[in-house]
Amino acid sequence: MDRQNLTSQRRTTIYDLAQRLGTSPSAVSSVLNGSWRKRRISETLANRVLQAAEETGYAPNIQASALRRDRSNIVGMIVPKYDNRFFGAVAERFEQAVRANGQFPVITCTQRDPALELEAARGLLSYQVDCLVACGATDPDRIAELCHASGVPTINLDLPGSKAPSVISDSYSAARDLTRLILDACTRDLGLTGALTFVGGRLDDHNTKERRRGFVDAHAERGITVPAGNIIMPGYAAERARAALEALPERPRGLFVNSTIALEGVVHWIQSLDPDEAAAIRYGTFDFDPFGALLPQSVGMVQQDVDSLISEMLRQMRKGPGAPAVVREVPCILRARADHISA
Amino acid sequence: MDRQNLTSQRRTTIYDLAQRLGTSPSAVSSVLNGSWRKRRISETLANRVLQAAEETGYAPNIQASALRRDRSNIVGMIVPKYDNRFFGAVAERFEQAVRANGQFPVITCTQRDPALELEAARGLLSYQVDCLVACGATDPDRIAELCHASGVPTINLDLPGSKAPSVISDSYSAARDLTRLILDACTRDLGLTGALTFVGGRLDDHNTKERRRGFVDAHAERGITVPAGNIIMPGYAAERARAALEALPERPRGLFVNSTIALEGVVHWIQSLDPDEAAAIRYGTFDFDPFGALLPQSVGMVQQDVDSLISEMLRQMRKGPGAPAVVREVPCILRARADHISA
DNA sequence: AATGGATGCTCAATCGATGGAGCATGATTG
DNA sequence: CAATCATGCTCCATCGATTGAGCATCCATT
Repeated sequence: MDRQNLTSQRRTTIYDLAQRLGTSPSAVSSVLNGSWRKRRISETLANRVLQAAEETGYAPNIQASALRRDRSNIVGMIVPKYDNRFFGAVAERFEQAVRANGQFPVITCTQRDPALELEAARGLLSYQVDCLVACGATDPDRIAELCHASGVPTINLDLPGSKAPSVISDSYSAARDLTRLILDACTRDLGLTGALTFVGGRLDDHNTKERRRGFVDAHAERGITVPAGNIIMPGYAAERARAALEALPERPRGLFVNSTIALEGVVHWIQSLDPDEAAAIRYGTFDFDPFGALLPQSVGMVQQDVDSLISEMLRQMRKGPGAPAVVREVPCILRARADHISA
Repeated sequence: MDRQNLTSQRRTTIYDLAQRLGTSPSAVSSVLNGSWRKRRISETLANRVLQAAEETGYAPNIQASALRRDRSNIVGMIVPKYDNRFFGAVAERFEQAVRANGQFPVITCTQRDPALELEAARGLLSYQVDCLVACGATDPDRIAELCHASGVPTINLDLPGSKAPSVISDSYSAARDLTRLILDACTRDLGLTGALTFVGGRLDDHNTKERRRGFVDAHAERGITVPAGNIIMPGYAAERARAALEALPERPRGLFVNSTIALEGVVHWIQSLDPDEAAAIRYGTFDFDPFGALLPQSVGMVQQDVDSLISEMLRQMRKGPGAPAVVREVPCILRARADHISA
């Protein structure tokens, strides 16, 4: 008898509830979306509707609601990768914050692929997101244009753009502080006073530029000039970093590692050295990983302040679609290693 | 003049395109959704539509489409956390696979909170997901019930349930192999022959149960009985693991670490020991992290085969809503450390 | 010239929720 | 007692994309 009902399980709609209760769909709708007082529905009917909704396991059809109201209640975000703690933390905090705001978070990961980035942004726009956050995007301005064309506000996170508000970390100061820390460790532990080697990233990336600037300035403070060959930027891939280190004419001993993904390459390289050589290396990393921080030659890591980044981002989000393309910088946290290693 | 146009920017719809091209919305719609050949639209018109769509930055309104077709093309997944490589990799591969399938992936993270888990599942159901994947859910059967009530197929990943197909790792075999590896290292490097200590997880968790079983059996093979006190399960939190280790009557020297989050606690504890004590410890971890694998006392890690898990999951997904609640086990990859450490 | 078929489109109903407009009914006021 | 107002609803158009059911043309047959 109920066979069809068992297999195809039509979802309950406001029309089903209205029929069941002998009332109108509008009444049911207004009860379920909370506008019933304004629409002068009696408390008695409201309670009957709520009970029936409970009994039938009613779940609203968000598509229909969004179509009608022209807002989906979704806040979208694109992130490049889930292969490091930073983006993982960003994703978690973002979800928490958006949910606390009564909205629905949708995150999509773009594999650091510019084409996928655009496709994902377009995808999210198709879901009529109320706002789109571009985190670590390679081409934030292109995304901002897409959003603009759909009248959707957008915000850049972690990497700045010129067509939407940006919330980023203060890479310069943190890189300068980290460089000082590594230089100190090299002098103290290894008796070295020369320039460090900067590994990882790309120069077309704003953060890498800023970090290099901090790196160079921290050297300059001490009267050290950084030779061009000491800055190697093979992009964001562990094995490229390793290969670049192996290709160096002279084995570097003090390293500024720009990202945990570069760090993976660095530690693989260090593993390939013999233990004495490995012990005579010191490095610091711009990025944080709880295990990376404990590797023997690590002198410290820079951790981005994800909580502050996200709350500043929300503040910008609330300013709405017409917000000016300001860039807000949030300080990082320098995690110097507590247990000093004797050389 | 265009002031309003600049601020409110109505999104382009098929009606706008139809008007612009002097054709009908149906024609535009069928071109944009690919059904135009079947509907005998000329290639000429198709090209004109596509070009106009390109020019205006048209993005389809998925809400409207989903409302009409009663399928959203969204595949939802809930994951507990983004604080380790496993869930990060699961999220990435899932997105890739779903996208390759022509669908849209939506992942939501539930902070290992059972209440949030249900709320997130309900949220995804409201978006009319075509399928819901419950990854590492604490109560997969409750989620399966919700999905069933809406007629939505569901699959359990990483942790099994009894009301939907499950795709999980073969924890037992991997735990047994890892235990053998740690026992060997303890004998070789430290001359120990006693029982290891199992740290992390909860016994109400299927995977932890299986891992404990493999752990105990690997000991039994060698005639070792594991004392009850050697199995400590303080849950999934780094500092609980650390506290539990500190509270032990005797300092353990061979450890089976059940998850990277427990590993964080373990390495913090090891850091607090003096170097000689620390050097006389060996551990293996059930979970993989590229940096965790390189810490000095680590003898190996078990990496779950995410690619296989995801492809098996897709295979189950394609079986549709009526699929039986089978449990499929995928073998893990044991990553034994290549560079042996001398004691 | 009439018939049949292919071609290339358009019309209009539909999905579920929403909300402005309006319609009874009963209570209150001048 | 008519006029006014508040209360508690219902009606129906609407959001944008989809799709079954047509409706003109045009060409090829017989």
